[in-house]
Amino acid sequence: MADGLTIGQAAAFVGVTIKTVRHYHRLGLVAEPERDGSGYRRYRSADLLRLVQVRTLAEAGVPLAEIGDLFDSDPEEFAASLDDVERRLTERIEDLIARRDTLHRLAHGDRTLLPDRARAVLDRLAERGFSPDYVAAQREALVLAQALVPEIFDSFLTRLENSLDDPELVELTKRGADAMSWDPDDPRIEELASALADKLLADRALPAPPTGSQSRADAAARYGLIDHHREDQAPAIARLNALVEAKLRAAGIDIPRQ
Amino acid sequence: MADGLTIGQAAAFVGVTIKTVRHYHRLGLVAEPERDGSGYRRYRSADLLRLVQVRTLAEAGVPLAEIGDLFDSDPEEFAASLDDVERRLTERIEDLIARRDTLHRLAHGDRTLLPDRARAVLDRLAERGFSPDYVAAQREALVLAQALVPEIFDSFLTRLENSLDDPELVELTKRGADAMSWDPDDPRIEELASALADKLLADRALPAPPTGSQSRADAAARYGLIDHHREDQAPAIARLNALVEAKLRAAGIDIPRQ
DNA sequence: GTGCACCCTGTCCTAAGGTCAAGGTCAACA
DNA sequence: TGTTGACCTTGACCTTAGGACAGGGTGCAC
Repeated sequence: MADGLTIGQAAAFVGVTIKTVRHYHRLGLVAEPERDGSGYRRYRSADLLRLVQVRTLAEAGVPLAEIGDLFDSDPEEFAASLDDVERRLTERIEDLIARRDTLHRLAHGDRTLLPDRARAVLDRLAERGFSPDYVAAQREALVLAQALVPEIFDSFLTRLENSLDDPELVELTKRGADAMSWDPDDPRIEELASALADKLLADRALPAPPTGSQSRADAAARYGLIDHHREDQAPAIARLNALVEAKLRAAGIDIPRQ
Repeated sequence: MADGLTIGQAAAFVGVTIKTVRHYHRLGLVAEPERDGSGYRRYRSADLLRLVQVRTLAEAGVPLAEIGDLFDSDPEEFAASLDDVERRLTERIEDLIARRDTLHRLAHGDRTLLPDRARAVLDRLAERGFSPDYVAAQREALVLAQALVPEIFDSFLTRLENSLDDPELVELTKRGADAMSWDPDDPRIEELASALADKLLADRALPAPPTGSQSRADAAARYGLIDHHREDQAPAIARLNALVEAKLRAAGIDIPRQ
């Protein structure tokens, strides 16, 4: 019997897998031991000691790529390196904790992560008799708005809230929601567009146009995306929106074209 | 200008990289949008919405492979899946915290993670005048013992402690340490082996032979490794050990052969 | 017509091993 | 003496969530 342990024995003694031992060899963390006549690796106590040391560092979360350098560094460098690793571990831990918290809100609150205020508005829309489909469309618009134009998300919400407090506007909006199923050539669309434009002009409750000259076009593009969301599914709504926009523009309101 | 955003605009609006968007396409998490005349992807609001939803889940730590299923699951399944992900995240967090604690001990205590009691024994060895090399060898033996035979680590330590309290044994051990530099044929080795064996037999302060018939051979192999650690670097020590073992065996002590 | 920014696809790379394949070796058992 | 099963060898491919790079096409402004 050649002396020294086989890789399986060595791995078992040290508490790692065979694959792990070979991995450490390939990375140069543990020198290859001598081979016996059949080419089997034979491990002696010095090899096991090294294996134990590498395993100890690896299990503590030190990246394998750094373990090699660690062995031939003096105690101050050694401690400094470990402090560095500890800092990185802490960052990862905090990142994971933040993710977990987000996940918790996602699982036990709203699947969309909308703030309470937005969810309240959507609930009120449903109570006021808007169709589930319309509420869903508004929810999607809010999700988009939150991600794409967070800076005006609040004013977006305020406009929705105010609309809900104005029975006349609620009526007009409901007819707009009905228009989803209309034919795009329906004459009622023209009529509804006029009524909506008049109402909006009377209230001056218009979306704040994006400010900031430099990113203006950019913000307009984002805003347009939200404004025209779902239009491709309801051509009548597209026509209604286009008509209302044209009328507002004719009245001197600055509405960016998509 | 074809309508819809380019991938760069879409990625910027949603807050991810272009590469990430393409990755989501390849995994089927976000359907490929239509292409324009040049083969460029053109994103519309529905695509952005989907992108926002995927990003929201991904940032919360949901594995990408599970996000696809999540979209077409009802609210209970949705919440259950997220709870599951949360549990896995918690496990990872706890694992990382444990690693960080280990790392902290490693950086600010002993590089070998030996318990205080072991470090105290090593300190006493150094104070008693044992050479740094001998102390290092003992440290290595302790590291090996802790990893390989944790069940008898305490008795191993106790034996070391008791040796330190016996001036006669300290003297003999010191001579043994000196033997590291002797020639393997040095006649003093035979003499020292006799003295050591006599002393050990008189004290009966012998290592507890491993018990448990089934794993006996296994434990003996582990123990032998520690016992013969560093022998290859000092043939004189190997001979000294072999002689002592032979004498003890001759006296009826059951010492497993390596 | 040239430069620059953007887009396309495809391939390789990450950390720490796991899994599978195809074949050689060892000890025990019939 | 042959065979079986456990163990060893190397090599190649797989995992996460994208990043880096190569080689080439497109759009727009000067």
